[in-house]
Amino acid sequence: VHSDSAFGSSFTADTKSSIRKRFAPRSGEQFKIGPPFDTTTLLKPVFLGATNEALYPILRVRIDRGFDFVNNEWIGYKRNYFTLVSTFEFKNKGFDIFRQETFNTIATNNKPARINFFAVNITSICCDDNLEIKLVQHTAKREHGSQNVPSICAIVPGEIPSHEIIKVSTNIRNPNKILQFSKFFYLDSKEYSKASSNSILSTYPQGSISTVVRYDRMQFASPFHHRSPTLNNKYFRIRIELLAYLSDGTSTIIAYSETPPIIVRGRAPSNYLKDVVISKTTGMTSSSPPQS
DNA sequence: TTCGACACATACGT
DNA sequence: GACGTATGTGTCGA
Repeated sequence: VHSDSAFGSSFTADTKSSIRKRFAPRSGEQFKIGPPFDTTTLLKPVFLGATNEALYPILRVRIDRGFDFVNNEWIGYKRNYFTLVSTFEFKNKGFDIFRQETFNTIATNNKPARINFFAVNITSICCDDNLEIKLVQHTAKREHGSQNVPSICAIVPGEIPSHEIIKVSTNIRNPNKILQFSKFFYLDSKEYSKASSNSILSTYPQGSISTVVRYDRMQFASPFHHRSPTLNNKYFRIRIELLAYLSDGTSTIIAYSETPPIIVRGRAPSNYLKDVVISKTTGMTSSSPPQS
């Protein structure tokens, strides 16, 4: 098997040669499902307010752009975007409990604490030292726009839209289309009217409530080192956290789910050797200029 | 080496 | 089909 260690997230392996094939920046082929997330790790108990019944959150997460599975490893590129969507549910429970119930957890003082709302956060961890690696989120304007810390997003249980929905709903501007796709990401307003006035829904932040968090145009922040001192690849994990915001204004991490170790290639020219662009219009390929 | 900045190319949405 | 946009990556120079 030839080495295709130089294949990047926008590349597809060519097993017949050592030349990698690259899709154009705006090609739909840039969308592909990334590394799977492991089963949810519970950090804090969650109880129904009325009955104290224990609940078990399950985080649903999918990466839809930015990672390739090559030679048994998940590889992303620091210069390229990745896209991630996430939601959660409670095991064996429907949405009804959000319309009718309140939720508690155990605060740091060991006393029950009322949960006002749940939220999702994204972070990354270096496998060597378990330290956090910062992520940034760009706008579509990239360097001409703002660069933000990815936001913590209040959320209620929902269903992750299909990979295809994520692909076709990216970079939509037409207001009618935006409206059409909003049902995949936001709670229908009918759900509010059906809700009990003292359910957890009434303590969510004002405004539309997300059923799915979408992290678009994500990148690993610089600077960080891509290689360990031994020059081996460094490994990272992307982690999604489920947070509970409590009635006293504090928040606590209830649970998390994360990827297996992934490699994030840096900007070194050696990571971009020998590539061939596939043109959709001409079907021809063109080589990049020789590296010196 | 690494980075920010700018440049180019090309498929996408309208 | 024209036009503006979004994004992978080539390149320069600190």
